[in-house]
Order: sequence, then C-alpha cells, then structure tokens
Amino acid sequence: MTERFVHHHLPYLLARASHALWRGFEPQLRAAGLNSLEWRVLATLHDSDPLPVGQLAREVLAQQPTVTKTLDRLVAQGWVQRRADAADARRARVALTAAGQQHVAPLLAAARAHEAQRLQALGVPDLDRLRDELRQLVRHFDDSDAGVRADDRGAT
Amino acid sequence: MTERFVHHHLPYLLARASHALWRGFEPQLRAAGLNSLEWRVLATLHDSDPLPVGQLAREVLAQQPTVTKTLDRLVAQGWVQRRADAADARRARVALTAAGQQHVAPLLAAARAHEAQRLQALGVPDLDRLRDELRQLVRHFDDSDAGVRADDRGAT
DNA sequence: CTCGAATGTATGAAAATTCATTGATACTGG
DNA sequence: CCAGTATCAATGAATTTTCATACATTCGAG
Repeated sequence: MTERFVHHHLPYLLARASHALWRGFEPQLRAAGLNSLEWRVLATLHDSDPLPVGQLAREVLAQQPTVTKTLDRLVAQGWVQRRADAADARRARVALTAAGQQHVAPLLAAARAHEAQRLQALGVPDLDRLRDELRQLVRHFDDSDAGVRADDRGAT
Repeated sequence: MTERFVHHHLPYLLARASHALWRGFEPQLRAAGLNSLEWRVLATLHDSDPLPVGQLAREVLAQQPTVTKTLDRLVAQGWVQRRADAADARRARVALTAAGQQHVAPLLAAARAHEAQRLQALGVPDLDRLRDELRQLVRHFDDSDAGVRADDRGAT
C-alpha cells in the first residue's frame, strides 16, 4: 500500500479536520454546562425556526431517541421548549427560550472567535472555496438521501 | 444575520460532510458486529505499527478510557492483542491479530467502494486537492497542538 | 541512589447513547 | 367513513462513554 487507509479515506479525513479545528473549545462548553450534543442543539436552534425532533436529530447528526433525551435535559434547564405543532399533533416543535438564547449567545461568539483564531496562519489558500465545496457536498447528499427515503416509501 | 451559523462554522460543516459521505455504511458495520469506534480502531491498526493506547485514542478521535474499554471488547473477540512495550512497561502496544486482519479486510474494501460510489457524480471539481487540503489542515493542528502540550510540560 | 513529579493505562461509578419497541396521530385506498 | 399502514416522538433496558481517580512505571533533580 502506498499510504495509510485513514489518510485516503475522505469521511475520516473530514472528521479528523473537524476535530482538529474544534480542539480546545470543549473547556468553554464544559464551563457553560453543555456537552457537545447539547451545544449543537442550541447552536442549531438559535437561528432556526422551531424544528420537529426528527429533523433536529438529522441536523445535529444524532439519533432521534438521543435527541429526545437531550431535549429533556435542556428543557429542564429552561433553555429549550417544546411546543405543539399546529398541523400535526404527533410533532413537537422545538425552540429556544429567551434564557436559552441568552445562554448560547456568548458561546456562539466564542466559537466564531475560536474558529477565526485557529484558521489564521493556516496554509489553506482559499477557505471560502473550501466552505463552498463542503456546503455543496452536504447539500447534495442530504437531498439525494432524502430522495432515497421518499422512494422507499413509494416503492413499499 | 445573513445565513445560519451552522452553515458558516467550519468544524460543523466538516462534521456534516463526513457524516453525509459515510451515511449508508453503518449497516455493513453492524453486520460485521462493529460499532463506529471499533471500526475506526481496526481500520487504524490494520496498516499501522503497533500503537500505544493513548496515541491510538488520539488517532480515532476518542478518549483514552473509551479506547481502553473498546480494546477490551476487541481483544475478547480475538481481533486485537496488547503486547508489552520493550522500552516502557507502562505502555501497551496494540496490534491486530491475524483474525482481526481477516475481519477488517473486506470492510476496508467495502468502505473504499462505498466512498467511490458516493463521490462519483458529485460536483466537487478537484477531490484530490480537497484531500490534500484536509491532510494539511489536520497535520498542522496535530503538530501545533502537540507542541502546546510539550510546552505545558516544560512550563510547569 | 532516592524522592517527588510526570506519564501511560486501567478501573469504577455516573451519565449519556443506542436498540427495539410502544403509543399516538395522520394518511390512503376502497 | 374505515381499516390498514406509515410517521413522529417517547420509553425502558442494555450498552457504551465519560469523569475522576488509582496504580504502576519512568524521569529528573540533588
């Protein structure tokens, strides 16, 4: 073999890169009383319309029961609320409370600062292009995988 | 705000991209009796020299006690072995057994095939450049963060 | 040498996640 | 309408991960 598997394998490289960039931020999350998933939930909700649990789970890359229990904790803290969905009684609509907004706001600023600080002096020539490519990749698969799910429904 | 936080934030974009690319492979892992971390451990070890537990933990993006317990499971399955380190009795040297090699081999092939299949027909112009940039980013931070750790040692 | 600090891994209790399933509501064809 | 099926979220038991700490070994100063 010419080089190690894990250095070719794109899903792993992406995860490594994510982890490397993020490294060092965990203490600030801990200080705010959040684990990674709770942070992703709050960060996702802070500038989103109220989301159903299942969709939120997909956005934070977690499974639905995990998110349900994470929400239980965040609701208990008073940072999140579940509202009824007007059109569908099975659905919950999840949103931040005012306290939740206030709690994440400084963390969002800190996360942006942390990212900027880590990226500067990094030799990647065109970060904006990188971001665009990643967005494109994510969108492509999110769309086509959703298509597959819909096909399954139809075909069954 | 012009766009959602999570669509700007590079660590999150990278994680999303990793997840999107990888999606659909989990059933094959399940079929092989592995969870994600166990898979990463086997994939990392299969083309590596025997690694100490701590270094392995960094490579698979997990914490040391998590890896210790994952190794216990993999050893119990007969896929991994811990050997003594000649130079340092505190260290374990972790390596695949022959059975472990045989167990991962088809998964590695399947993972490569899965990646190729997902990437084809994807509109990212230069995937090799993307890979290079990610490798560069990972290496930069792995090195500089290791430097920080060493500095800490010295300064304390 | 020897003592004190540092490092590498393991361990145990607590917490979070996962898997499988349930309960409740919505949709669809007849 | 109604029955059958699909979807959404919650639940409980089992598994995994985490946090804090312990144990053993190595390192370094004197």
